[in-house]
Amino acid sequence: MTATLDTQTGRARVLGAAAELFVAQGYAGTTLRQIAEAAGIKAGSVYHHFDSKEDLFVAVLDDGIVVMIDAFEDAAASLAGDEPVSDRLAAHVRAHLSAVFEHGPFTTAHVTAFYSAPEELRERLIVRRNDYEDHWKILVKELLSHLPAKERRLHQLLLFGAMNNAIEWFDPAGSVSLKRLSALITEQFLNGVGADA
Amino acid sequence: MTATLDTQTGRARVLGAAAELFVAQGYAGTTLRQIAEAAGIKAGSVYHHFDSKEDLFVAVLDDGIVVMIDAFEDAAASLAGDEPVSDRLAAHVRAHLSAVFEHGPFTTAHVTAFYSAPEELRERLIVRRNDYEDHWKILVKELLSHLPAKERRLHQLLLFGAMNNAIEWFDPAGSVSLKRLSALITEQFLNGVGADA
DNA sequence: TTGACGACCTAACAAGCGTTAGGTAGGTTG
DNA sequence: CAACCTACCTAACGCTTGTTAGGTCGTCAA
Repeated sequence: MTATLDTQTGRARVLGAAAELFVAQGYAGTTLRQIAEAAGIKAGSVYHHFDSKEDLFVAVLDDGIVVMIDAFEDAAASLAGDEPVSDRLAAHVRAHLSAVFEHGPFTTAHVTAFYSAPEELRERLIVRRNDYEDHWKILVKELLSHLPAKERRLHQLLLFGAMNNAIEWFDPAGSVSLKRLSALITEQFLNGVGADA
Repeated sequence: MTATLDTQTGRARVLGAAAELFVAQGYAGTTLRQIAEAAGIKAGSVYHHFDSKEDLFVAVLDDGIVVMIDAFEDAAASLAGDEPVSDRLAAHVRAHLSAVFEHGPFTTAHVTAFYSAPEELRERLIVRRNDYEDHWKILVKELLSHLPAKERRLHQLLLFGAMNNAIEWFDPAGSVSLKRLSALITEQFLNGVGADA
């Protein structure tokens, strides 16, 4: 991650440094001087690339959502469409988790830093965020066509909760692989833990 | 020294105001002057009750965890112990969600504001936090005794994710009741959405 | 060679931050 | 009565914040 930071220049390095710091410290907890230092420039120079701290934050999260949507569409493209529900869902769960854990920190920022920003700032981001959730909405509608829309929405939100909260404990380099976690979440979502058996 | 007796003093008002603001704006995003104003006093007067902003934050979250643990133990006490797994789990899920959504803002702060604090501050809170998670660990061990410990831990984390992420969308005054949400989460956790049929 | 431009720097600005010292008013206690 | 305590206040402290104005220096087109 530092390696990529070194090879980039100017605007991209500021953007990357900002993403990492926003993830680690939140919006209010991160200063422009920290971002500038991590990018190897001085605080005032940040304004050559971005008009304000807010704009920089929006740029980071906008970049993140693009990666998320790309990952979703790549997963969709890799499927024929006639696979079992579990396979199709698993592919997208894995795409989401891979984007968050393996293609950070821009995607990661969307999960951890979004709610650390002032509400006014969040409103500037909600449009593109809904764009991504709509992708999921359509998918879930296909996969869970036997459920009413209202119920589907609730289940989708629970799925997002389980996936996104993983950022607080999951270590992709740990003993549980991202592949395994994806399979577990998918299985749990569709069939539960099966304690009634 | 029982801290629960001085509920009428200014200290409690500061604590409550701080909890609400930490929930809405995070740790770094909330200023002592905002807290003081919400409590009806001046900024300097906060230091009559607390030694620092950090101590105030710790006090808020410590209060929250006490409510959570109490809710857990109340739920346990209301059970005979021979109920079906689904009933026992449902009771505790409901206790957790009720604590977060109906007995805020101290409990709510634990879900939303915890990760907005600097790491050094989080470390001061982790002990009591683990205390609460241990309660769940023991419960899940009883309920999911057919699973290996490692797997149980993963499922427990997913359950926590689904429950805690609800703070980002669930409205207890909305069309979905807290009771209904609890039942849904429990059912989904144990049996999934059942799309493979 | 000139001139424009992008990428950065220095140095400062007003505002706001957490925090502190010292003071005041009112109630309680000996 | 005086001494003390609690619960606040005022006024400031040193520091950091996001932000800006103006300057420097190498690159590159004409």
